[in-house]
Amino acid sequence: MAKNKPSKLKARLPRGFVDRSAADIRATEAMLAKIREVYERYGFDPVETPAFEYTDCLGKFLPDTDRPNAGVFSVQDDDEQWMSLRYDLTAPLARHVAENINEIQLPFRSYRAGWVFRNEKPGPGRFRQFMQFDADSVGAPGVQADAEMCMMMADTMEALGIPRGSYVIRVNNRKVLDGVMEAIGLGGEENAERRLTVLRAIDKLDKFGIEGVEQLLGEGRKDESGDFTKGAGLSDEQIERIVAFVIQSLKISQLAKTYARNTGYSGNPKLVSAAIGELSNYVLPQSSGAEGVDELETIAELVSAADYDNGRVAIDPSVVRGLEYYTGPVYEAELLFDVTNEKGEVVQFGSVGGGGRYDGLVKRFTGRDVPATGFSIGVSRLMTALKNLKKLQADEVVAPVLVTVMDGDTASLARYQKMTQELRAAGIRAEMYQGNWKKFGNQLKYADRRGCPLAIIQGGDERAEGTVQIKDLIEGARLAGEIEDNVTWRESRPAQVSCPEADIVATVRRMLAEQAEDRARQDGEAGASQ
RNA sequence: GCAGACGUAGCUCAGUUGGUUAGAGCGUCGGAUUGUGGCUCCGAAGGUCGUUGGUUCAACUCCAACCGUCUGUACCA
Repeated sequence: MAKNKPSKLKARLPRGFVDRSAADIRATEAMLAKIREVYERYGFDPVETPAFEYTDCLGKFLPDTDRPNAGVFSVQDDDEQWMSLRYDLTAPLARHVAENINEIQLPFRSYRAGWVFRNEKPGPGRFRQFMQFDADSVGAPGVQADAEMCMMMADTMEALGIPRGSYVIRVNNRKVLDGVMEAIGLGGEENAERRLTVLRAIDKLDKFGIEGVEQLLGEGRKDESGDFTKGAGLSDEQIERIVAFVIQSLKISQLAKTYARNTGYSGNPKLVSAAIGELSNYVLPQSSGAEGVDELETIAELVSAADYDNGRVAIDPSVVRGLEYYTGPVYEAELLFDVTNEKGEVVQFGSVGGGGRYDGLVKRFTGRDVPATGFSIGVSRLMTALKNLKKLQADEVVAPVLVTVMDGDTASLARYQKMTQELRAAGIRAEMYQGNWKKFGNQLKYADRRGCPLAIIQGGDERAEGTVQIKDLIEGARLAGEIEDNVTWRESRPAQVSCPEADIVATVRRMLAEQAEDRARQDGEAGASQ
C-alpha cells in the first residue's frame, strides 16, 4: 500500500485574488459595454497602457528601497530597473501623454478599462486585483471640463440602470479644504503632514461621527480593541473651527442627498448658492481657498444650466478624496440605496467611483503645465451594488443543445458530429458529448447539470427509421416531481418527441423558442409579485 | 502594520478531565439500471487533526513560535 504518498502539490489561489465565473465575466462585459457607450457619446476614444510600468513613473510610491513591495507589486527587470504593476490607471495615462506629448493633440479625451493591483491586506469585497474604468481630459484647464466629467458620471450611472434619485455625484474642491486649514494657521510646507491627518480625520466622519473626528483632530482616538490612533494635535480653537466647517458640510451634504432623492425640486440652485455663500466664511479672502469657492460656484452654474443639478450632481463640501495628487475639483459617485451583503446585513456602500483634477501629474515628466481632470469607476464594486439592485442582467446565455452518443463506431460518430455542425450552422449553440459515451445515463446527467435545454438522441432504432429523439430537459425535470419510482421515470421517457432527421434544426429551434417564452413569462410573474 | 478570535474530510461541523482504530451530514465516485437526468437503496474513496518544535508513558486535546482565515483599527495613490 502506498503509505508514503507522493506529497501532492496543493492548488491554491494567492490571497486577495479571485477566479471569475462565466456568469461574472458576461455580466462584467455587459456593464463595460454600457459604460463605453456613454464615454464614446461624449467624444472619448480608447487608449490602453500595459499592466507594468517602471516604478519611478508610477509616482511617489516607490522611493522606499527597504520595502519596494509596500503597496505595489514590484519586480526587478534584468537590467535591475524596478518595475511595478500599476495601482491605478491615472499615473500610466500621465506617462503615456508625457511620452507622446508631441504627437498628441490636446485636449486629449480618452478612456480605458483595465485591471489594477494593490499589494495590501485584502478583505471581504476588497481584492488585490480589481478593474477600473477611467475617462480623462488632458490639457483641459477650465472647470467646465470638471463639470462635464461629473455629468458624464451621472449619465453612466443611469446607463447602468441606477435610477435618478438613487445616486448622486458629489462635488467638492481641494482648494476649499486647504483654504479652511490655511485660515486656521495650518498653511505652509511645515504643516503638510498635519493637513493630511486633518483630512483623514474629516474623511472618518461617516464612520466615527463628529465626536470621533474631534478626537482625531485633537489628541487621538482609541478603538474598541484598545488600539490608539494618534491625532492631529490641534488646539481647541482650531478643532472648533474645523468641526464647525464639518457640521456645515454635513448639513449641506444631507440636504444635497435629500434633493437627489426628490428629483425635480426647483429650489436647488438657491440651495447651492446659499451653501457656497456659507463656505466663504471659512476661508481667507483673496486666497486659493476663495478661488476654490469660486470654482465650485462656476461648476454649480454649469451643471445647473445643463439641468444636471436636478438630482444628479450636487455640491458637497464634505467630500474628501485624493489626498495626494488632486489639485482642484474632486468628485465622487455615491449610491443612495441600501446595499445588503451576503450575510443579509445592510452595509453603507460609499462611493463606486470618483475623480478630480490633477494638474501636476503630467508636469512631473514634461516640466510644462498640462492640466487634466478625470475619474475612475470601480467596476467590481459597482457590480456588487448592481447585483443588489437587481439591475445586473441575469446570465441569458442558454447552455448548448447536447447531441448524445449512443454508438461509438466512426460512422456513427460522424453522423453525430454532422448533426452538431448543422445545428451550429443554423446559429444554435450545440455540442456533441465528448466524455465516455458507453454510460448513456451519464450523458443525460451531464446535460442536466450543465443546464442543457435539449438533448438529441439517436440509437440504432431511430437511425433505422431516419429519426431522432429530442428530449426537453427542462420540462422533463419538472415532470420528475410527479413520478416516484425510477422504472416509471425511465420508461415513460418524459418530455421527449420524435422527429425526422431532416427536421432537427426546425424542431430544435421551435422548442428553444417555446422555452424562451416560458422563461419570459416566469420572469414576468416573478417581477409582478415583488 | 497593530489588537483580538478561530484553524478537524471537497463543504458545514461533532470529538468526553490528555487514553489506544478521529466521526456525522452534504458533496464526489461506483453499483442496483449494456438505450434515458430526478427520487430511493447499497457500497467505496477521501484526514501528516494548519505547520514546526516542546511537555508527557500517551497530544486532535496542554505550551510556544510560525503560517492562514475572520473581526476591529491603521494605510489606501
